[in-house]
Amino acid sequence: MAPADGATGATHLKRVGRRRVLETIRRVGKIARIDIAQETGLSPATVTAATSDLMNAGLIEEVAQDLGGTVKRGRPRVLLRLRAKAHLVAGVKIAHRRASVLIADFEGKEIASADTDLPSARMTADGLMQEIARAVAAACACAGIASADLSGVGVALAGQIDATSNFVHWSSSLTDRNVDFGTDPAEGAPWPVFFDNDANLVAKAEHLMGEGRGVDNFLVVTVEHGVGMGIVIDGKIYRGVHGCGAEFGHTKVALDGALCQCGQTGCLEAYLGDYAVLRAAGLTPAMDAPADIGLVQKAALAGDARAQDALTRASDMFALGMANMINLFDPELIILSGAQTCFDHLHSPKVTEKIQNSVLRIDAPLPDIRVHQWGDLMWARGAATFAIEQISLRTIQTMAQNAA
Amino acid sequence: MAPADGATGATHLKRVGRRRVLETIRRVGKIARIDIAQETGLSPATVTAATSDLMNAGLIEEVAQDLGGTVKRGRPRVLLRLRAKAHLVAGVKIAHRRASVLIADFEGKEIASADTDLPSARMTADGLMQEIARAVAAACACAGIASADLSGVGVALAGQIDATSNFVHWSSSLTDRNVDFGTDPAEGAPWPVFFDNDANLVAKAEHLMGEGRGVDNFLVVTVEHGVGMGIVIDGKIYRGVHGCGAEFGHTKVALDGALCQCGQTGCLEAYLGDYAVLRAAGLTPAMDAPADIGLVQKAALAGDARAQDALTRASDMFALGMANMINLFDPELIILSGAQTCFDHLHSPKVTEKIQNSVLRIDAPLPDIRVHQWGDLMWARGAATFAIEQISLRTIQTMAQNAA
DNA sequence: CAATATATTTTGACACGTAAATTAATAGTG
DNA sequence: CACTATTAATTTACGTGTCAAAATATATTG
Repeated sequence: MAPADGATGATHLKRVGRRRVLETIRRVGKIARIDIAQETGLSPATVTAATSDLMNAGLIEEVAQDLGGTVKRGRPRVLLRLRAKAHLVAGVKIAHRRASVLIADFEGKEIASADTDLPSARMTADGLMQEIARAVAAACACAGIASADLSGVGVALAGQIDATSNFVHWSSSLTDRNVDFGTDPAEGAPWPVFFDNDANLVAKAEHLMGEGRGVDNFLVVTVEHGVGMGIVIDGKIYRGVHGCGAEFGHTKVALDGALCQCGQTGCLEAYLGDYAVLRAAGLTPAMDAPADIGLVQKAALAGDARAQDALTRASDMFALGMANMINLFDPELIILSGAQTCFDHLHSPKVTEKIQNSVLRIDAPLPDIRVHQWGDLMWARGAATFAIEQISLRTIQTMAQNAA
Repeated sequence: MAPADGATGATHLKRVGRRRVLETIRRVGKIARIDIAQETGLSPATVTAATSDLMNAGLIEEVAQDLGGTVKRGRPRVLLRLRAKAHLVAGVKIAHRRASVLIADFEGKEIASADTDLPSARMTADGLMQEIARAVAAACACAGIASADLSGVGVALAGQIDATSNFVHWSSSLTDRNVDFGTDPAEGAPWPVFFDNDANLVAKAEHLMGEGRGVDNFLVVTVEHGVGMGIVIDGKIYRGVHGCGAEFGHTKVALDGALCQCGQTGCLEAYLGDYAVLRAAGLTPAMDAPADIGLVQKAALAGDARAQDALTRASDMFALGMANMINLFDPELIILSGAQTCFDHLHSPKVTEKIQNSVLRIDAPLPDIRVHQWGDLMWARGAATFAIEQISLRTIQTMAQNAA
């Protein structure tokens, strides 16, 4: 067994409690202390103490007004909510040649956003930090705030990352390997930067602010150029031992199957990803234009047999992959998250039926499968959510220390 | 968020601590208090309190003597170990037409074992309980103990089971569905009975007493007639929301592939299971003789091309499935557990190479993959281990209550 | 035997959560 | 409009757990 992580005993309990209370408030939106006690199982006394701490730290506030409708007698409940102005954060998604930035308040509300071109697809660690700073500065300018007003910046990278230690083993955006970005405000930047894998961050966003609110065991699947997954187990992102699990897109669904970007064959992604469907349909995307499934769908509707086959095969393989995940994880919910992804060919009664027929317990109801269209800022939003969470945790940590 | 499970606050902490201490002792075998403190991160004072409680409860004892070799000065450390005589338990595996029973002491050491034929493959809940009682009684007779001397009985069933509430949603051994076996000593039996899924119980046995000791994230794969899996995450069995996950054998590895026992096609099991390999090799098992992979291996060695193909395809598919698990779970360790299973064709440098070539991060080392040959009593042993764990937890629970 | 080293136990202090009592703030009621 | 009933939130007093430090136990070394 691992030695306890420094925090044994009661001090640790306090942090956990404060965190539970804050998460409950975030999840429900507006909630009275008495209901927090109900939800969390803590006593009203403890909730009073916790909320008092959180208010002193500025993370939450009392909402001036009533809940209108229900007029009951007795002392009226005082609703609490997040204090949106508590912090400003930025979320940055580093894509192939582009960084997109979202500035958000502590509630997660979008304040501003901006896209920046990157000089190259792969950079050194220092180079990446500079680009992040540049992109964030540009977004701050849009928002009319100073870069120094941000409390923290979350960054979503493709790659293998140990989020707890801010250590990037490997990323497709970095030329360096095994970079330790440390835990303090970065050099040349006034705020701390928190790195994590992009798919994990979408899962985090779904958990805290999306379709996964209040659900503690679910999967998040993204289908774009590649196919990604985030796993939430017991309310926590599951990362595996080295932080390189959840590679749904590279699970094999055939022996000697289609050729994948990764160089191997038979990966699910090689049937599902944008590039794969276009390839199978015999279409070539215009130079620099993003591969667009819409083209294939249009062709299929127009009667193009090859396009139809490509879509059918993609949906067959998708159903097979989904059934595999259900057979393995038995999740409560699967969220199909996309920025602009069209899930029409992947989420239909027909596909659901295929999934149902490939799940072992055929008579059991399938888990809830929901499509969540986030829009272009999905990935950046995940990063921003991560920053909010990290800031919250740090604040709670400091809070617990100060008490001593 | 789920409301706290009744146990908030400090009382709960105590139970967790006691449990950690007991698990450490079980894992290490003989250990001094000071080392327990080291391992668990608890303070020596707390360890003294905990071990004192555990000794009063009779679960552990001081071992009379030294550790011989190293003569150091200072007060000599006193080693602690489980008190084997603390409890006797039975583990029962219900198979198609046969129940096998293992009687073990609190350390898990085998006291006796016995097999019993079952009148039918599927029974009512009452019928099953009677058969369990009969089989256990027979084993007790062998061991020369009274049935009432047992503190508890664990039962391994194929099926979907909620182990925390002892609720069997469905089992291949039961005609009834949704049977609640309750938490108290069963009717007609002097001891409490603890049910769980058989694959989960093998995983539990590996975790507490097998190759998974001290490892908190690993997979256990069993290949016999069917193909099963147990998942350990953060030191706990992962069960999914309905308790029907980890169906590794029924993940699909091909569209429209081989026909599986479950009625579907392309299941991994339809390439790997005993019956599948014999089928592919064109051999028919003798009536009532267990399907024996050895036959196929012999034929292959003798130059039978069809047998060779069957084995090659099985190992190809196995490698593919293993790679999928690694890509998804990124585990620290995968244990191939078998009673008598011969893993020769599934665990060789050739297969390892195939796995390596199908894992996304090709340059990363594979997780440790170990074969564990338990012998015939593997399944029953899992059930006995479960009983030991449940008894321990109950004792600790009572301990914590009594303090108040 | 004194000095030193190491393991364990005891003691006293501190932190946390909670039940119960108290205070606060409202609606009904005659 | 006082007065009561009712519900929410806070304060108080207390029990429990862990831990640091001190005390104790038991060995070796010189």
